[in-house]
Amino acid sequence: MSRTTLLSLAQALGVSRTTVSNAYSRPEKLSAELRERIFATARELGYEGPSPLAASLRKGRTDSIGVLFTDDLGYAFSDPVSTLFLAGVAGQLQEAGHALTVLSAPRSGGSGPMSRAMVDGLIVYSVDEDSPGLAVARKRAIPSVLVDQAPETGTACVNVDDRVGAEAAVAHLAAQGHAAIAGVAVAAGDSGAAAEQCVLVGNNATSRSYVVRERMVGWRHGCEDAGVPPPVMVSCPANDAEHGRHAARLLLEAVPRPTALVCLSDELALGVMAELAAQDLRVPADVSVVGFDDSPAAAMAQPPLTTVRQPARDKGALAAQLLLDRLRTGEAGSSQLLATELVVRSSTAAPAADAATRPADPSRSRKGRRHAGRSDR
Amino acid sequence: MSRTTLLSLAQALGVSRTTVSNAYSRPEKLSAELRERIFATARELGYEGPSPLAASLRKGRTDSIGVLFTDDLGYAFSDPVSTLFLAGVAGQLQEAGHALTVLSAPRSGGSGPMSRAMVDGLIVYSVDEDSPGLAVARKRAIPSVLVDQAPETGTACVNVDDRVGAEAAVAHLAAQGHAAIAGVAVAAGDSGAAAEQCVLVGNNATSRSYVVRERMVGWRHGCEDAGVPPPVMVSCPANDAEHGRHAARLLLEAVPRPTALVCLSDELALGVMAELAAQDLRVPADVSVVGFDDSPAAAMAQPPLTTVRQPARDKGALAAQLLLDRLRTGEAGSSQLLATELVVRSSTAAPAADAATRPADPSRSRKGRRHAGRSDR
DNA sequence: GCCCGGTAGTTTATCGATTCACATGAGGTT
DNA sequence: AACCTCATGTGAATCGATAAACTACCGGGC
Repeated sequence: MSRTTLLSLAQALGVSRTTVSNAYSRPEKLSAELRERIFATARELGYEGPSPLAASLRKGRTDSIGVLFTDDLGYAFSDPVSTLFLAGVAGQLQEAGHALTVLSAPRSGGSGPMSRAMVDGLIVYSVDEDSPGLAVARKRAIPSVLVDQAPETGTACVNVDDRVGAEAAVAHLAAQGHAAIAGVAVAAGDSGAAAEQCVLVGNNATSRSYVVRERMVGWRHGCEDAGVPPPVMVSCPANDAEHGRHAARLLLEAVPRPTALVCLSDELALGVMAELAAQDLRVPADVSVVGFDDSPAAAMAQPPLTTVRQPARDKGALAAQLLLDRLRTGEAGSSQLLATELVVRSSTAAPAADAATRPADPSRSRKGRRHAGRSDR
Repeated sequence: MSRTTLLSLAQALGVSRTTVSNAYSRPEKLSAELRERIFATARELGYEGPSPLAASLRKGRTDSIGVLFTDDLGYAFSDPVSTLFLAGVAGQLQEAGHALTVLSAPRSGGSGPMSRAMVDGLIVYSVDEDSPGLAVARKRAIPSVLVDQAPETGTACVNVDDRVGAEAAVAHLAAQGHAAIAGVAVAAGDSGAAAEQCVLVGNNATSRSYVVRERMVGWRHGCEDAGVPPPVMVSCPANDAEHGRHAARLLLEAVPRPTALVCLSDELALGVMAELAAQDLRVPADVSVVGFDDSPAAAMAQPPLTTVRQPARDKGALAAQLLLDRLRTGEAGSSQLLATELVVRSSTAAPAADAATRPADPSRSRKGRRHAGRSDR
């Protein structure tokens, strides 16, 4: 009455379990004729083939690789950079015949599916260092590759040179004469508590995300090198255009208004540009904007966005390759640092001589300006 | 010497396997004190916790859901519609605490990872009906939900009303006075062989993809209802902007030139618009363009693209929900048909009186027109 | 005449847990 | 005093396969 299994099939045929197993996975170990007979009876009995679960348990291999994301998987599939990254991973895995399992490491409320995930290896993608899910992954001692994550010795890492890229962004602005640069960051509060709102965080903020930290450091270094003041920053609770808009609103109220806005991502930058348009400020005439990532939308924006390109897809492909190599050889690979490239488009230009004040009333005092900015909402 | 296991841990403690197992998964079955002692020894011995593989084998559950795509996973993560779909799926699964495994069903060369995938259920997303991977999935009798796939009795299906949506697209064009409508489709050749190039396929083409077929039928019906000739079509080998451009090149050579182009997707439509811009043709003044999907890029295009909206994300969420329900109840759910909605933006308008001929010759007869259309191949 | 190697299969041990039925003792009931 | 119940644990059976070592047979080389 029970389901057909390797054993019941073998008994029905009067051969051994092993022989049936071989019929499926080692054809050369038995005669073609017997193999055919086995398949025929299998069809007859409705045998579905060897159970992957049982086979994996025995073999100690699952032929599946996990990718661990922080928290919201919806984001992992919505954000252009992380999808591109996944595309890179998936391409390599597919070639190697492996499946890809997407795992989420919730920020709170248990460790998520990581504790039950059946994977041979793990790609950890920009996960909070104090995430319970990550802790479980460590405890399980799954061979891992860290991506967009603080390097650890003994583990292969793939990172982008975020710091240098961010430096280049502000260097570019400074070279054009900008001296009042503000930044739009993500989850950059010092406190662990995730803010619900965009908030001004001054210029000494830190973050739980390694990438965010690195880019912020890059901004500061760039400003320092150029001899301009470090950027005042807004921290957004999430990396999307809506929050970028809100952040811009906050930053544009500053007096004097910044002449350039650097953003932690293109998504944020797009939101920033939308807000600028809504406030009738021209890009780049009134305010310059720089993004990060060079996502597909950056080139299509109006105006096309100056940004720092990172090879998101290659990053994924490389991480997958490193992990597959590691599984094959047993040796933890080396760490890799991928280069970024400043892509200058049309969202940046030298600040107009009077840019900081243009839309406010011509009779402008410090005070008047500030109020005008506010009443704009 | 071997790895720590439930058994070795139990022996070290002098308790039974069962008790250790309970310590992990059924805390109420033993005293808190013993439980603590077990965990302490576990830490000491470096026990990683119950093996998910072994547990799944025994329990008969993996808490993981598969999503089966055709062929190229890189595409699955690049295409805006399929990523949105995945986002919907992932969101639901995450809530349910399930992992998501992405599987590819190669068009050729074996059945891919589907034969070894350890999943409780499967979402089949727009997979060729003759795909070997799909055949394996069927043989394994995994509870499935079909999405963008020809409905089958006994299996839950989620589909979008592609036919009605496509009809609405051409109806909209016809209502504005367009009578020469051409179509850009994907892999629409009758032959199984996937073409490497975009090719003109007349107006009776079919496709191995259910969605493509439905949309093409919708176009034809729409034209019929409006009393305009059915669209001449180009079939692209893949669904991306580059091929859309190429398709446009082919279609614009027709004499008389079509006044409107309907596309199977927004990605194709974006390519089409790029080509029109390159040929100095204005949209919509010279040629109207309609897309399908209402992907995020459609609204950002120049000009904003008229398109048929489909709820890609909801589709994913619904499919996941249906599958989870099915696993819970054991009953195959019902089939669902989601509505589409025509979103009129600025890429469509009435054809100019001389639009069909502006750059071409003004002498046009019925006959001339028909022959011109044919001789074009 | 003997040993050798290859082919076709079989036997036995194992992968690492969960489940179900049952044992034991403490405390409370009637 | 006999009976029940609850809280804690135990033992045996099972989930479904694969790996490694071993048997039996057959033809060939020296």
